[in-house]
Amino acid sequence: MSSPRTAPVIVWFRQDLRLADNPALHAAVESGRPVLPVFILDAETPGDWKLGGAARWWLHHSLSALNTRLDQTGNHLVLRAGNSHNVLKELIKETGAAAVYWNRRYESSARQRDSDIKSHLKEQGLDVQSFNATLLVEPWTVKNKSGDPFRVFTPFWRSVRSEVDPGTPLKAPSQIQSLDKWPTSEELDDWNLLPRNPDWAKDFPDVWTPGEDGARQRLTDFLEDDAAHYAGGRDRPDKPWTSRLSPHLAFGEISPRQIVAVAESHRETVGDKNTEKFLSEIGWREFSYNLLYHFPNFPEQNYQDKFDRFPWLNNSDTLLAWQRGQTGYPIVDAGMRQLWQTGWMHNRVRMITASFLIKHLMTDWREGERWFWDTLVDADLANNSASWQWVAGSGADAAPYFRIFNPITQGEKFDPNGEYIRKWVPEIAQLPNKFLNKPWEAGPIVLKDAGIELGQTYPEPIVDHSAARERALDAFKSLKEAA
DNA sequence: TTTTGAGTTGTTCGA
DNA sequence: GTCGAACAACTCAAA
Repeated sequence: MSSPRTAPVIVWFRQDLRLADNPALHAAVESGRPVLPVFILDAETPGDWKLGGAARWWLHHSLSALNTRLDQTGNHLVLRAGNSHNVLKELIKETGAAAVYWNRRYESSARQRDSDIKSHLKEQGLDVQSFNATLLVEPWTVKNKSGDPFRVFTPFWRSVRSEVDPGTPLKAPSQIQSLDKWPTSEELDDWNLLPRNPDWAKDFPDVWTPGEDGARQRLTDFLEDDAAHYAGGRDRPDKPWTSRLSPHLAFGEISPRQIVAVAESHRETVGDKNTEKFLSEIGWREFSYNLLYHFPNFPEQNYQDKFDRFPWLNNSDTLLAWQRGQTGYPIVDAGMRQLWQTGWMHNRVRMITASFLIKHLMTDWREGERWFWDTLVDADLANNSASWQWVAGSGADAAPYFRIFNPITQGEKFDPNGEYIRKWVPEIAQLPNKFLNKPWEAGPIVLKDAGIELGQTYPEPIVDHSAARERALDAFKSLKEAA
């Protein structure tokens, strides 16, 4: 059974909100059929992590940008909300579509849903194809010499680097054939993805430009201005020396293959060491997806099940203080406020704040994972869960239980002039550097001069570092003894 | 086959 | 002030 050439191809956009290097879109254009691009807002897939607040803001603007790009090709985006399978069936009925193409996802719930949809549509005689737009290597293609998935990053990445050629990115189509009769689209504004009352995202546009063009600009700005500092400078939250590509990657506005290609073209000016370090961060994302694919419960369950016995305190008051940036530890509070105000936090500070929640406050890592999921514009299930399990020590690598970040010395080391803390915790900005990371050690005169009343204008530390450290070490030791 | 060394991100203590 | 040791435990690949 063959359909007439006028029967359209549906391109189901998901986390691949770009025209360039988009294999599903590319194949649809190559088919010579009219192309129907659709995005489905699906809140009904069982087991899905529902989009967080900050990610909804990003999605709104990213969809708007995608629609603008599609307009430039003579096409446009159809928006529908509902159960993905039902929406696709309706669109097929309305348009007589003969094919459905999409780029693969790797979360357990999405895989289950997609494979159900694929088999049902194929039974109906449709041409259904899925592609890889998201990863340099899909998880089932990388195995160690015993034929098992890698559980340690370095051998994983060495294997990928030596055996995988990422290939040349696909060009964005300049023309995309449109349908004669267009199906109705819902209005983006009606989806209410943007926050109102209050509009806590009002400052986000100062920091972010969602969309494919913004992503490409961010990458070239980074490689031209900042990447030469990367190997050492990526740990400095007071400097703009990280790529800040994470939200663009999370929504697929740029592909890792594009990033590798552009990074390689800047290798000479950026330097080998900085380039390799940057590419290895792309590698960590690949590794996280590898873990998520092979261990589908990674976002919900301790990878090492002995952590099921960990004596979490789960105190809701200290959790709230952490979320609000009111722990009394300036580097922790600075990070949590940067997150709240911009939807993003510097990677070094993510580690410090995560370690503080898990180890100093003895709070289950899943509480932190959930908060980050809701507040990060770059929320990515694979990266978020792998990183939280890494800090907790419950993850795939044998993390030393004694790795407990000292929030005072970490601040002094990585924000040496206090610029990061002063920006995000302005109420203590007048403190001299000597006390900036430990206001409780400043005497009454110093505090008064700085306009600080501890416990009033800025909190006393909610736990004592040394005592909290000992408490955490004991708790981790108890896991070992009980085993 | 067995052994061995290395592995993103740290801290503290004592010499 | 600087420096090395100690703090466990598991994966992976090379020897």
